[in-house]
Amino acid sequence: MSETVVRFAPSPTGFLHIGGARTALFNWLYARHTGGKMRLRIEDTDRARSTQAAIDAILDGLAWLGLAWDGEPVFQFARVERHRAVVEEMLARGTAYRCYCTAEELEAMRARAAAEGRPPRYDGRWRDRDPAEAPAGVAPAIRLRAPQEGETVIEDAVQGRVTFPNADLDDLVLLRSDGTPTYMLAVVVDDHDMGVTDIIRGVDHLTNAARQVHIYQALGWDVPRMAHIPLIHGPDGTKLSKRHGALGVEAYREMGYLPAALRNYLVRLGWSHGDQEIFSADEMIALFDLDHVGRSAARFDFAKLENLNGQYIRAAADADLLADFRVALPYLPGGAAAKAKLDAGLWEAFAAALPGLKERAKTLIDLLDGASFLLADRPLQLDGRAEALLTDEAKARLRALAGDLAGLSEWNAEAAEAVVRRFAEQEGVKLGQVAQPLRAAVTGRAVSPPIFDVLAILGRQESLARIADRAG
RNA sequence: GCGCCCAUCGUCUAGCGGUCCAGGACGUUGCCCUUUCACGGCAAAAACACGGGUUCGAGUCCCGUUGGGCGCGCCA
Repeated sequence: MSETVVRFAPSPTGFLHIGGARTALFNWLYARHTGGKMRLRIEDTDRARSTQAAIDAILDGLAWLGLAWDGEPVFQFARVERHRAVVEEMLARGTAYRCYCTAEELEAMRARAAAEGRPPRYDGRWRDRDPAEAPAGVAPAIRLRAPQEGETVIEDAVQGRVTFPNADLDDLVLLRSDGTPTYMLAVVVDDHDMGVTDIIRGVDHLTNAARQVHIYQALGWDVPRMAHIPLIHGPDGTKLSKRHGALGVEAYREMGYLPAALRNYLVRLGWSHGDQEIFSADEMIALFDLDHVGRSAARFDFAKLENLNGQYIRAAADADLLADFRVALPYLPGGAAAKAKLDAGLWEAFAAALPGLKERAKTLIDLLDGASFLLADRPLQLDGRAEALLTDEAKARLRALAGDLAGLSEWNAEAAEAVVRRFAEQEGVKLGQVAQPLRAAVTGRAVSPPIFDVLAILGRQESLARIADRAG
């Protein structure tokens, strides 16, 4: 038994979307589980739509998710000569033929089929026609001489045995009239040349799989094992679109999700291991198998992702979480500004506050928000509503409190709390409303956010309003 | 239209003929904890799409219906 080789083969026409990320994850898990390799192939044969930016986004997305591939990425376009050579061979052996149909002709063919209620398929008009009849000035496309009768069977690792009537699969184009290879041809040749043993991809490729089998057969090559995994749909069950979660993985990074949490969420979309919900990377690798991949499409659910992310944040060791946060910070909204402001002292303060902060954070953005009292400009300003609500006397009382806090010779949670407790009693507000932010901030370290700051920055307008009421 | 696939709580799913008056998780609701929020604890509501078979017995097997998805390019 030779080593397993899988591949992830995105086309660089956009970012790495969530479905692609899961396909990559499944491939990666399968490779790691079997001790094999995952290769990366960039399917850039569509020159017009392929961009370097998309290639970068895909590579970056995979790296962020921690899905490392083996060896150098293969760029499909660089292999055109090989693809052409294979087609030449097929031509010579009669498993492919030249088709002189024009685009208009094909268009008419499809239109007629639609009008007559027939499936839109190439009718094979050049299949057995004498090349001598070729019209002058028309560059031919090369088509596969596909079997017209019988059926093609795919033994799929997740879909089971799937049978296609060959009558429904027409003679696909292998080489375009401009001499460039099509996706169908390139995939087969590249998978073969790269030694791919297992193809794991979305079910949207299932029909393609049958046609590709025809190419393998025409070439006399072994067909790799295949596993077509179900697609991910939007929350409403329809195809994932922009307004759902069809964002690039970098968008999830910007929303403050941890790659480990996203991975965990993704692996449970379609795959399960009994009732287990949380999997470390090592566990996933050890337990992942194609047998337990379901066949029905899953809907993307942000609420569950968020919950999972919160669990990961809470469970993370402080040092690890701090490291993750530092790495992610530049990508978070307002993160760049925060990063610029965080000097060594503030980082220390942040690290001190982290144990308290992470208990109530579901995303890294929540963590950043929670630390806003550390980052706000001094002296602090009350927000407009509070400014309007508070009487001068109330403001003075708040400032006095701030003074009391700032004046504490030894700053710690108990001392601060004592001051705050007195204030709370005076003002008739609940201690928890002011003490909790303090506790989160202080946690015994030399951080001193005066309560004035805390109230103003956290924008607790309802508290301020209540204080204002009491004050006059 | 034709082909292929899918169908268990709102969502992700467990279930591979009896141990399922269907289990877990998210979400929702209630209670507890908490002098805010969150976390945590407890509890509740919530599903085998429908109809036929097969079988002593079906969520589990077969067929059909309905609903949904994917594919049908000289795109990938």
